[in-house]
Amino acid sequence: MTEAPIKRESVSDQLFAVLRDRILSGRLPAGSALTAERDLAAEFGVNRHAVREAVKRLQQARLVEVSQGGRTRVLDWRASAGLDLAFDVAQGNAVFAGLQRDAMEMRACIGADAARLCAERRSPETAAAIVEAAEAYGAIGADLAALDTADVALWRLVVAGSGNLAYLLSFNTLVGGAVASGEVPLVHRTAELLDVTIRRRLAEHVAGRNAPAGTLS
Amino acid sequence: MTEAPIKRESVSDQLFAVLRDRILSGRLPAGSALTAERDLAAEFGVNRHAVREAVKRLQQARLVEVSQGGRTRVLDWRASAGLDLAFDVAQGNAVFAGLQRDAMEMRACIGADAARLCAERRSPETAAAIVEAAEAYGAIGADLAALDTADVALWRLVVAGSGNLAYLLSFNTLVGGAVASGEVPLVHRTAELLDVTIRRRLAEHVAGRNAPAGTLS
DNA sequence: GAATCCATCTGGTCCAACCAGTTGACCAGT
DNA sequence: ACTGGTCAACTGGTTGGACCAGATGGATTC
Repeated sequence: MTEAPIKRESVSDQLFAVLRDRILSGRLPAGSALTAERDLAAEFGVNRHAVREAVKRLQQARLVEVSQGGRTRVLDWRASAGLDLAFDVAQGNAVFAGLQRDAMEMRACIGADAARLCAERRSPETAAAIVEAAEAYGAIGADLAALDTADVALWRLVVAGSGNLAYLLSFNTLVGGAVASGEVPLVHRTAELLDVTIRRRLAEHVAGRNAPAGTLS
Repeated sequence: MTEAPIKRESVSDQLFAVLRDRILSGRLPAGSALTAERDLAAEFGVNRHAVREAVKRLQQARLVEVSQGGRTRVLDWRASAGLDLAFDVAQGNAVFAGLQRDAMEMRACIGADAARLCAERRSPETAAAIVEAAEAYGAIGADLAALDTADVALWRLVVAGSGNLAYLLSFNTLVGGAVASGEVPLVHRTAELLDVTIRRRLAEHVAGRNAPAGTLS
């Protein structure tokens, strides 16, 4: 198995995670003011620059609003945060309990539309690559991890072939990070992953420019 | 009109934008090493801390990979970056020329599925709020900007009511930032925005738990 | 030629100070 | 009593320099 690489989480990364979870859990409600940078630095016993890097990331995640001179205020993440927020949230986060299911639901929705668009817009090379990927999928066997990897690779071709950049970027988030790697995600998808036929049909659809059947994974 | 607030872009924000565009434009190809922080600081005449904040954001956007001791390497953003990347890209960015169209396409796709799910899972309160929002929409008139705002508000209720957090977070990105505010976006949607009936039908669908007609904006 | 060592490069963290806006209490004038 | 301006004390933004920690690659050694 792949050796889990030693992860030395930097101070600012840890701080970011702590503050993010405080906001997501509601302990820091929307509209409230974040503790001042200097005070946070003192509270956690770290340098102010580390705090600033963490806050900068909170700002990019649109969890807080920063204004020079004024206080940093907490935003309503349900109304402002983006999909990337789900990329590396901790598994134990209560708010994100159903996130795994949501992500699969979204993959199915986007996948179906991407397949439709890909059938319209794909190049001959893309079609060939998708057919090849579908064939490679059928040759794997019963290795769930390998099937999952191949599934992502196949769908990546389809999503990229759709020509829709928004789909592609969303797909990256949905198949990467913590969203895609739950505790025991693959065993729940055994039946679906072992279905080679559905991938073959997908490839035929795209290659033949057919309208999607609507039952694409 | 809303007075455009004076924006003082911080050094690290500017630097982030510059480096991001260098990567997106391909001038910094995937796999290449980013200039060292100290050198970047010298090159732009800023302090290294500002550089670090910018790099930290690049890292969060999954545009680069940072490793202590080693060099910071540029990632293939097409394979790693998330949807949030599209939130505030500059309008002139060539790679993102069709992004506006892509975003609308994705809004339609997610909106349709969210409407389906919302009809299944919505609470009575949500249904009432959606009906009310649809009625309010019809009372606006021909003010395109107001219609757009009301459209977003209506759809937000539907997407939130779907119970799918991934949809909600994606929706936030798609309707916020630069993706949603192109140069002349609204005039291209005049006919669609003036169509009140389609919103009424949407509200009826959700309220009546009907299956979606498939023609929902 | 292969393994080892170490100067030197990289990012990570810290301290201390100052600049630049915002806030709010205080005070003068009406 | 109300309005307006002033200013001290916050807040975030930026800078400089120093040092720690991990990775790298060439020189050294076997």
